[in-house]
Amino acid sequence: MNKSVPTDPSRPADDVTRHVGYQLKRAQAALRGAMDKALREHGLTVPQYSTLELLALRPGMSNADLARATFVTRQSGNVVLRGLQEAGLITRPATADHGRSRPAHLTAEGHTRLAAVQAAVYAVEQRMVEAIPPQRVEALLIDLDRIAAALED
Amino acid sequence: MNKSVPTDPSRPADDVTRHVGYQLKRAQAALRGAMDKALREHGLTVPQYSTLELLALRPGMSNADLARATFVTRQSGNVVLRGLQEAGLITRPATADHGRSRPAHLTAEGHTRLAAVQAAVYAVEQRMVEAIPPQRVEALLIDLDRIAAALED
DNA sequence: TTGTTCATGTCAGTATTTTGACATGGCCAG
DNA sequence: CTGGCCATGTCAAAATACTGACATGAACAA
Repeated sequence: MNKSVPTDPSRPADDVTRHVGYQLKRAQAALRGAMDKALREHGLTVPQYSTLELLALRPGMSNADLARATFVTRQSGNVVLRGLQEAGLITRPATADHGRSRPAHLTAEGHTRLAAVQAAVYAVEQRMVEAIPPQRVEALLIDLDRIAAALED
Repeated sequence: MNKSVPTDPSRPADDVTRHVGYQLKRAQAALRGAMDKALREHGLTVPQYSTLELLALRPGMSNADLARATFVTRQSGNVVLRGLQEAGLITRPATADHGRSRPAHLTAEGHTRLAAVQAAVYAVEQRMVEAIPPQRVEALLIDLDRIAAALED
């Protein structure tokens, strides 16, 4: 037996919790909460962690680069970068050698702090991935990518 | 021919953009941006719209109820509710008849304002849904639900 | 060279959201 | 009846993020 009211994809369901947008928001909120909790014990915020991770993978990214990659404005990114700099986790040249962009790099302490939190963060990612059938993970990544592409201007 | 480096699900990929968490954040950021843009022309913010939608579906929700449903703190929810009340889109009894919770209801103008924006918002949801193969939409909803459930405490 | 255009970094101000704390009302075991 | 416990609403303060604006340097066309 099936549901008495078949889903009609051409129109949004009257139950908000069945909208893709709602579930997307819910999943992201849960992820944010779990990461906040995992990072709090290490004294880092989510944007700070994201920035460290990005810089470890691609050293020399500028503030504008990082802001785009972490989905915040340049201004917000700048605040995060200042915080990390004051904490001694990253360095930026005082003057730009080309244009105005100043490439950021992890310090030694930045690397060790990142390594210290990665286990906790990866455990969260792991919990997420294990919650869905393995053969669907790839499709999920593709679908999320398509969604983002369809909504970006 | 396939990729030279097969994915190893037991460990996070070194490319951050292939993490489920990253794509989730990206898709949600894109959704938020698209909704902001669609709602701006109508003078509403995303939390305000979400609150109106919820109240239309389940009249009488309290501030705490709405805060949970929109994934913000009670305090933030209260600010949104005050704004909507000042704008004349919702009403709340001055005194609670049972406990401390004061049930909120849409005003006539609240209903009309909501109806006016729904087309724009549903169009965004539509763009999202059309971006992925129809037979995968249901699976996507299930996966997102599982992710949220796995990360919530 | 000169002017235009664009991306970047940054300042100031505002808005939004969160954390922390507290008082109040209902519920229930004792 | 009473005390503990929990959910709710709300205040205050801090953190966080955004909008708007401006100056600077690079790239490019005329």
